Amino acid sequence: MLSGPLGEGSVVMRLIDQYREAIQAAITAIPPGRVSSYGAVARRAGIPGRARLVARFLAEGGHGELPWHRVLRSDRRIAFPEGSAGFHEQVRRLLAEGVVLRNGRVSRQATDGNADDLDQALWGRHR
DNA sequence: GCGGTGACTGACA
DNA sequence: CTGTCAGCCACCG
Repeated sequence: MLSGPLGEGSVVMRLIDQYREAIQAAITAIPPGRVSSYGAVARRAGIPGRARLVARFLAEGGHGELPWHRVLRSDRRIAFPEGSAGFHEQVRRLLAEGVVLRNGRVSRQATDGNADDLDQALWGRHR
């Protein structure tokens, strides 16, 4: 019965609702003291190319224990505007984990090179 | 349906 | 190194 447009229960969700759990799991998978990017998180969540969706998810807030501070832009810079409250908060959390920051940018030594060879290839893991 | 917006990205100067 | 730009995707009024 796939011909029904919305189905009887009309389970119409926005993508962000549909992938919320996957995104959350992908972020949770980032080890303490390491970082990843919006694009990498999206890819792990099974939605490659949806980096902005990950950003939108985090922007919702209210995720509590989610290690959102380990998510950076592709150039390893903090996504918040420098000087903003969010920027400072993220810096504080990263420093608390021993992540080395230089001018708002995370040093490569903290780059998430996780267990996946694919991730290593894309991130170019090396101290 | 259209245009604006954003915790993005890659390429280029 | 920095700044600009076009492409990008989903949400919103």
